Amino acid sequence: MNLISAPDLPRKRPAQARSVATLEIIYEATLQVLVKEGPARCNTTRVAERAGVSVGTIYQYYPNRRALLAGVLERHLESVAQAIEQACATGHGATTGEMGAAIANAFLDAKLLRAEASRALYTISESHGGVALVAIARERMLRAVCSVLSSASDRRFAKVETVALVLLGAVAGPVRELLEQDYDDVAVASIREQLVNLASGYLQSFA
Amino acid sequence: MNLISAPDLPRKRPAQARSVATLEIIYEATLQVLVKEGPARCNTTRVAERAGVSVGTIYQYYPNRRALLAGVLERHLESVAQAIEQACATGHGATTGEMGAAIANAFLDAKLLRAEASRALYTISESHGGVALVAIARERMLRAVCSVLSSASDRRFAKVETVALVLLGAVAGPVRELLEQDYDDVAVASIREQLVNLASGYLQSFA
Amino acid sequence: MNLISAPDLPRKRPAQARSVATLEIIYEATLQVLVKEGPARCNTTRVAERAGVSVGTIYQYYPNRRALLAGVLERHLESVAQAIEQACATGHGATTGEMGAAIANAFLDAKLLRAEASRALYTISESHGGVALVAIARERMLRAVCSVLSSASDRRFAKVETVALVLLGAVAGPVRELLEQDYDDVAVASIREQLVNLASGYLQSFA
Amino acid sequence: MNLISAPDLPRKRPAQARSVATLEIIYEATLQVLVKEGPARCNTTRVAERAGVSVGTIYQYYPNRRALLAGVLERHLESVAQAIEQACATGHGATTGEMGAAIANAFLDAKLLRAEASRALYTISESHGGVALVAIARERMLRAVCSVLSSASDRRFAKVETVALVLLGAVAGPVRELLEQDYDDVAVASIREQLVNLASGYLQSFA
DNA sequence: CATGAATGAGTCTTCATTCAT
DNA sequence: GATGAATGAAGACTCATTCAT
Repeated sequence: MNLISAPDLPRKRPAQARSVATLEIIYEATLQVLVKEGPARCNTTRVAERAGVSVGTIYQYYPNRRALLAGVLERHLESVAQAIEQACATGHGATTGEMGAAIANAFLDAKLLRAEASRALYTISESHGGVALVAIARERMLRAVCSVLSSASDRRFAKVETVALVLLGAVAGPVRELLEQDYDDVAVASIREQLVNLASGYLQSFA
Repeated sequence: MNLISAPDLPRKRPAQARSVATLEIIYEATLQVLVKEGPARCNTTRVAERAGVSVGTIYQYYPNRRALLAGVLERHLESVAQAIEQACATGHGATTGEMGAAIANAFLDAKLLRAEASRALYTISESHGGVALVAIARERMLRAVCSVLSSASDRRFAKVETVALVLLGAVAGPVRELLEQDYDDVAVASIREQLVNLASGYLQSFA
Repeated sequence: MNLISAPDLPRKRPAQARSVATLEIIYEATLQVLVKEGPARCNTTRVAERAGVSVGTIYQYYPNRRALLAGVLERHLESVAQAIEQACATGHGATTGEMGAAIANAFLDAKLLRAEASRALYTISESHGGVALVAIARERMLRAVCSVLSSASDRRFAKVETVALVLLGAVAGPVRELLEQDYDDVAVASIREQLVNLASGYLQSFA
Repeated sequence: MNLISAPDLPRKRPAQARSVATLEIIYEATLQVLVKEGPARCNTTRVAERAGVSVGTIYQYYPNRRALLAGVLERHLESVAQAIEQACATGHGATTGEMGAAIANAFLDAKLLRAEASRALYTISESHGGVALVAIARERMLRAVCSVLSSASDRRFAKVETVALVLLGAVAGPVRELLEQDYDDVAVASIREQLVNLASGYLQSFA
């Protein structure tokens, strides 16, 4: 919960160019350590080593370890949420079939963009503080989905909120399964096809 | 894979009556600590304290902390997998609409049976050892779903495996979202309705 | 030091036949665990397991773990000391050359009889209590060697005690090296030859 | 063999001046605890206490307890090996009698230099990791002894390796006995005399 | 500002020993 | 006598965090 409160967010808004670069380096290092070593072994020392900075430097930008991980997760969730918002914005006024397809594809693409990182970040989202960040991102996405659904040219939804929740969850579930297993391009294509079917079909099932 | 082999399974097949009781006490204590304190604070000391036994006793039954958590997760997954298998066995020969409803309901019920525990166990599923256990349980469920889908009276599926995977994921996703948020009976009823729509609709969308 | 005091010696002088057998089984089990697992992992549980008895039973015969290990070491030292005493008794009145050869051979044979065990027991002899037991056995052997040296038909020794000490040490040193390395029969034969040369030569070097 | 490779060697090549001092302090503390408390009670806590640092600091320099003890043993063995190499280098071309005396004296002196430490380190030499280090040091010393023996002005040796092995063992044995017992300067002088006799006599016994 | 050595609380894990059955 | 479940003190090791340089 407190992962998102003031003391856990970046300590300084980077004013100088060097700061931005360092922050970026730390971000990448964290992701890499997370992917290579897992969340348990992703500690400040290892991140600092991989980033090529000292632990002290990390503490210049983040007040503690949780903030560091929260920051990384937040950034990832941000990109996914943006992708969904983008898809929703573009799809305004379209048919529900098009909306379902657009949302499914956008979500899948956003997660696959950095598949390994996405997978590694599942472990963070489940730890105490992550849940809150995920909830915030979900709220954003739900709002976008609700908005686009309400603009559908071919359907009306009685309980848009519930429909949006189920739609997003129904897309997120298989994607999670996909990422947690070994998969190849063929598997991805198959899943994508079914995912689009699933989403479009669901939305079109309303009278 | 090897996380679920010998070293992570219970160390001792309880011979005396006392052992069985102790094992059960440890199991319950672990769940409780997991729910109340979260996975990070669910350590051997706390479990032992809550169980009213000494740490040593835990190690009589589990080779290490991971095995303890894995054991709890395994038992949970077992119950969910059984619920799905049960639903699939019962639904043989039915229509795809009935199947989708049955699977969605079975899954939701199994997870809601011990909702708090289910929620807490998501965190373990993401830790390294958990992923393997989840994969095994998923495999079991996929087999059952594939089997029942192939027996549908009203549809044929070209790629049953993919359909089963997407179906299960599509059900699991919203359920996870549900459990990770505050919810009441009304919300559950709404979600359940949509979940049934989603599953049935998806299956019926095939020619 | 206190390994040899009263409370650390076998708790009961076995009166019944069964007791003797159990004691023997425990002895063998301890040696085997010591050889296979090393001194650090040679604990009461493992010894009991291998012996096919319960831990409790071990405590019927030994007051604690140290006494158990001390007992095993003692028995080994006893056999070596006896071998030396035997050789010395037989060699009374012989020439120093014969004596040196006899002692070197007796020592080597005694250690090689159960080479693996001998090697494993070095680790115990070095732990606190073992040193005292070794000292006692050494004392016995020194007495025997002093006695036989004094009976030599061809030499007189001014400081028999020192000569005996050096002689025994000079034999024990290479034997220890031999046991701590990989060796084959050829190596043993070579060492034996040189050991005899060394011992005989040393004794004959006195005017 | 692999006990002396990376994982058991110092973790950090000290970069700052403070590090060097700390490493030295830890080394001395380990020796002192070893001497005063014995190897069994020479644990990280006690070493840290005596060194006046925290346990964490020890782990900055050594990956684990064994490496710590191995490091201390290694340094000791290094000094002994150097002493022997020095003696051998100096003795090139001398007579076998001189060589024997030089080696015996060098070994005895090296061990007596820090007698208490030498004695304490015998216990480490027998623990698993120690054996490998001892083997390496022995190899070094054997090479030096072989080399010098081959240069003897008065003798030729058929199997120099075996002779060297027996010679070193024959010197090491009595020295070990000496250190493991109470002794005074007189005893040392006596032993030294006999040790020289032993070594010289042995080498001169070859045709 | 950056560094990285030092800290020490917190965990996991082992194992000698006891004692109710 | 024998058993083996339970105990809990002790020890190894980690890692977030601080602060002197």
